[in-house]
Amino acid sequence: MELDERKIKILDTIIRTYLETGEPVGSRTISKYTDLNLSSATIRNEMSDLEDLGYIIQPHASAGRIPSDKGYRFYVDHLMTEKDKEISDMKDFVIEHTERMESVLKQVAQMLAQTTNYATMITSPVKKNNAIKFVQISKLDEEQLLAVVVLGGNVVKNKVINLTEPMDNETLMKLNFLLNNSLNGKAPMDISLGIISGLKEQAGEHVDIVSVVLDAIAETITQEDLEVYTSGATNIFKYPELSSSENVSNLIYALEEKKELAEFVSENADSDEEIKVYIGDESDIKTMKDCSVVTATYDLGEGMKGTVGIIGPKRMDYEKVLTNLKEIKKQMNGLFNNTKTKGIEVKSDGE
Amino acid sequence: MELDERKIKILDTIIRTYLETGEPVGSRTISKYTDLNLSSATIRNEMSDLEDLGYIIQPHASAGRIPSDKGYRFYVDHLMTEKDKEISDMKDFVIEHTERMESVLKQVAQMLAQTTNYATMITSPVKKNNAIKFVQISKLDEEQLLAVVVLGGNVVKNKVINLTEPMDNETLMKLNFLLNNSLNGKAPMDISLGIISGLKEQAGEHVDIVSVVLDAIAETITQEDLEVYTSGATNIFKYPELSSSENVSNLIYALEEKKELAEFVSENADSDEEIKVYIGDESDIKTMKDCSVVTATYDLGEGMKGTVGIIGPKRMDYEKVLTNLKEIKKQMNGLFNNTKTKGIEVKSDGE
DNA sequence: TGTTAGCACTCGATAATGTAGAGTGCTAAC
DNA sequence: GTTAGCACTCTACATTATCGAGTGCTAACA
Repeated sequence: MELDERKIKILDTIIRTYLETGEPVGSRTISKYTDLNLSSATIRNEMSDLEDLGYIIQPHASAGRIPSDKGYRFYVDHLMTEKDKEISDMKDFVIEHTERMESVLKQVAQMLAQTTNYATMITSPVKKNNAIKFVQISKLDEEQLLAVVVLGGNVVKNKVINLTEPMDNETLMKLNFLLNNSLNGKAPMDISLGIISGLKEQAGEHVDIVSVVLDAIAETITQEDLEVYTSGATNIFKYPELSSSENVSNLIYALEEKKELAEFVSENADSDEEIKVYIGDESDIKTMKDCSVVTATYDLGEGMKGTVGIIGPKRMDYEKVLTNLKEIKKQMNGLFNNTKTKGIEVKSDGE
Repeated sequence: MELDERKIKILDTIIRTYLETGEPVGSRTISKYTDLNLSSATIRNEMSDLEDLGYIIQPHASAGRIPSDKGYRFYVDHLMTEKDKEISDMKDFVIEHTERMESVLKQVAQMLAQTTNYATMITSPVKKNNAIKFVQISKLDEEQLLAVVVLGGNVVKNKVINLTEPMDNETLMKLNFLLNNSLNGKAPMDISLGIISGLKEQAGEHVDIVSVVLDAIAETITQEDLEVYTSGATNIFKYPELSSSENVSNLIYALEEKKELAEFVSENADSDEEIKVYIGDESDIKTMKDCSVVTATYDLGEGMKGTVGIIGPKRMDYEKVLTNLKEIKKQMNGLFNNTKTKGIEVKSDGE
């Protein structure tokens, strides 16, 4: 038995109706709301076939049918048409690119959560093997130095170094020259033991300072930089199929904890261009087996890439979600490239 | 009618029992589990009095009694004894003070949420009217400058400035001298229009650069710096009285959104030393009218103060919570003061 | 005057029962 | 191949009954 024209049309109607209403779809509904002019009995036969083929499921004996994961997958791959017209809800939103990156990301997540009514996440942009652009040590006061390291894409790292004894200006300049000379243009991954020991040798009595700077640089390559921002976790409560049982607790925990999300993102960040849809088990996050996850990669330019995603019920409005994510992608891509004239980035650290 | 010895003892027992079980306490229970040797009938009379006095409430006609807000308040103020012995669960936790501040705060919030089983929050340490310690502009490349501003407590801010035309080293030095001269030692609030215009005048053709730096400094005084970290939001699900109805959604939203929390903290940050308990409506957060909020102020030294707090059901284990918060306070206070030898703080920004 | 036993009463929680409606599968007829 | 008709299933919802915990009140007691 194969999927013929008619079966597809019926499947399409079932899914679309279910996406709207969230309730099992019966044969009579289909019979009425399609132009097939078939009686409910005929539809019933077809639906029985569709169930055998695995595209739809009957929650219980006397209920209508709902799409299975396979059904959703078919819908996303073949039936869905993206409604490029209706992006009006997103057009209003223009990213304020004068803001700090962190606040931009939070904004995007919030806005997306608001317009879609799903939970959202967005990761900070990262660049693999980001080269060091600039290293500088300055004297804060007699007891403290400030080390500043700038990587490609203007990722700035600071570290305050406490001195045990004062340092004169000449030494400071020497150290700065030394550090820049050995480290500039190098990616943290490429800093070999050879470079390090050479550097330390030349530093003489100030080895410890060099060590601290190197430590700071080392931290930049640790994955912990993949910050994940989430928003709209409470949207989950809008979907009974997600908010019943202890499902909610686990889901919200995952959104709060973010660790699993970060892992998921880093595992799936390989193929860029595409927007990806994970239905149910397709994402490897156990707590999200009843959800669909849709992710998109954005590219700020200079190799800075991040992921933005939506977490919602399987019966999410895929068309709207894809359209919105595309719009976000576009806006984010433009964000950095077209605004060379503006300074970005201010960030605070308490000690 | 007044609270005599016996009424207090009964009230104490009611509250303690309710804290444990979470269920309305009946007269018979009290009669059995106190050494008063009174029949349930007598207890009933006393409980009726206690209800008239407003210390306990009857959820419905044929149920036992539960403490009212006034009852909890009395308990916290007069009955509770902090169990200083049982801090074993916290003793294990030692803050890793080599970490970045942000991660320390997240750790503390998480740990506290885990040991208490309530939701927790912690704010980044801030210093009122923090004086500028150090200003520096460096050349990243031909097109970009990096502005670094360090405030007291080693709060570091960075801003990348895009140049329209190259800048020679001499001008850079001049600007640096100028900026440090006019701004060093000044709190952002104290930078008068006079200083600004004087600065801009001296800057000559590089007014725009000075403006950017001033903007960066201006941002430091905006309240947005009060970062709030939360953890354990899903602990709410452990308490039926909080997790029923749409209560949960609002509560979790408040914990996710954090804005209300930030406002609450800044409004109540005045009197330091104390640990404060807000029962029900006593905190002005509407969504938390069914919760108790306990906050403590920690002091990292150099005037850097923050707030750590716990949000739980009214029937929270106040004794344990207070003890834990005191321990956190102690550890946080020691964190910065005793570790002058260690450098802290590395922080990244993508542009 | 304070304490107690006894009893009727209230109310929530739970289970049992009944009913209505939606939807199916099957069969026989078109 | 399509359809009408019918018996059947199952959920959702409302109704009712039952149980137990707990109270308030009264009358008796020390």
